[in-house]
Amino acid sequence: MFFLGAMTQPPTTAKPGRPKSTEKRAAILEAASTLFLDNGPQGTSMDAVAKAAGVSKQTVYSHFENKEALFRACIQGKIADYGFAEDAPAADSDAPELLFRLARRFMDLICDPDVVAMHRLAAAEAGTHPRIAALYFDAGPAATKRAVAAMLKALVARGELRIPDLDYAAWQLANMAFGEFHMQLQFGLIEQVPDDRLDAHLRQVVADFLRLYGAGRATR
Amino acid sequence: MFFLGAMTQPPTTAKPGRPKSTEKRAAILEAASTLFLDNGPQGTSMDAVAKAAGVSKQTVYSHFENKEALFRACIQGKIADYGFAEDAPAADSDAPELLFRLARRFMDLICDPDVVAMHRLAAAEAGTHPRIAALYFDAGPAATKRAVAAMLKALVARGELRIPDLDYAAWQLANMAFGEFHMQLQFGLIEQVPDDRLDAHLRQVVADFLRLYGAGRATR
DNA sequence: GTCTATATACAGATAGAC
DNA sequence: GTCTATCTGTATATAGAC
Repeated sequence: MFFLGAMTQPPTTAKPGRPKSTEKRAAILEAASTLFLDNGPQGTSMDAVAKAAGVSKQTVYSHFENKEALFRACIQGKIADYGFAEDAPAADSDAPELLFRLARRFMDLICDPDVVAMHRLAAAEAGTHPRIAALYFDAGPAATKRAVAAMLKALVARGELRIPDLDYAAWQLANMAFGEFHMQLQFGLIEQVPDDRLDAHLRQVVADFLRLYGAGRATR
Repeated sequence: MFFLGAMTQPPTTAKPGRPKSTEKRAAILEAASTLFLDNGPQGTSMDAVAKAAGVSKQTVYSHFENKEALFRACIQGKIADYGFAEDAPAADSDAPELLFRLARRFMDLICDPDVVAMHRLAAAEAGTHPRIAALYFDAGPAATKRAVAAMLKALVARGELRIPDLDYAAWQLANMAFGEFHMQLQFGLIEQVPDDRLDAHLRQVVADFLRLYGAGRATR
């Protein structure tokens, strides 16, 4: 899978004499993450977080200095979960199959409800939380682009593709893969994309991409 | 230009003996629209609207039943401004030039700060205001797709393109035109796209699109 | 560390004078 | 129709008991 391990634990900042309840901290983070993703920071009250986590409000404030700190901890934890791993091309697969699997893998990520919510949230809060938007962009779309570019580079090295501009081609492949689905998901017009429709779409996208960059074609 | 005429006036629902102050209503709508777009409905207080419009809060409530009604009026007014007009292909221009101008026109719209804000807002509110998200999608992205598809259809009729699936190709052109810029705008990583970079990008996009669909190429 | 109870601020919405 | 002053709920954050 491509969801890297979670990190609900704080990075060992725990002071000597303050073990606190790790379970409650985790419960707060999980409850708050869901609420923040669904309703945004302004649509989420600390009362609601406490109630959803099954603890008192004061306990929430005992673990997190204020709402802002809790929000940042939640979002950064979520973002860390969304890493898109780069993947070396399997030696026994050719470019069409490798590109299809790459595209499918990243569309599965993009279509995940949590990621859809995170995408919306990062954009909506770009004005008030620029660092969070930048963090998400780097861990999400930009990481995806890097993984795509790495795969393309390997396929160029194997002589299966000819690509004058790797970054341009990587964005191009990703954007083509979006099709009409990405926006429809963003605006809540569909809940998910049927597997067979997605596969058919991505097959066509890969075919088009290979027409542009497949080795043996006319140079650009 | 492609911004259709505004419609800050209510659709003649004015009852006989209640002229009210049209200027104040317009001022409220304008101030509220800016605030809503920048800070979202939850980040915008009626006090702030009243202050920004230079009227009292009660005057705001005199013109709009409540915050929800004001929000909807603002957003629907804004959306009505964003229409993307379909455009018949000029007889004296060929496909490359027509497609470039179309792409440029729609990227200018997409990159407009107001439209960026509207896009973010519609996605963020998809859960709580599904009708607004759908309205924006239809007037924005979907209308753009329709305009692109219409242009493509005309160019097919003129024998300059061969396109098996108009809808797929229209989304493809639009998504390719986005490049890396659309997301960077959405997440506030750039304020605007330099004219020359955008032009160079779109020239390449059109060239790629024509390699896929230009008449005289191999059929798919 | 965790709870109940509370201080303080500000939100949406309304009352009543002009 | 528009204003100032006000009601009422709920938000963040804290105090103090156990």
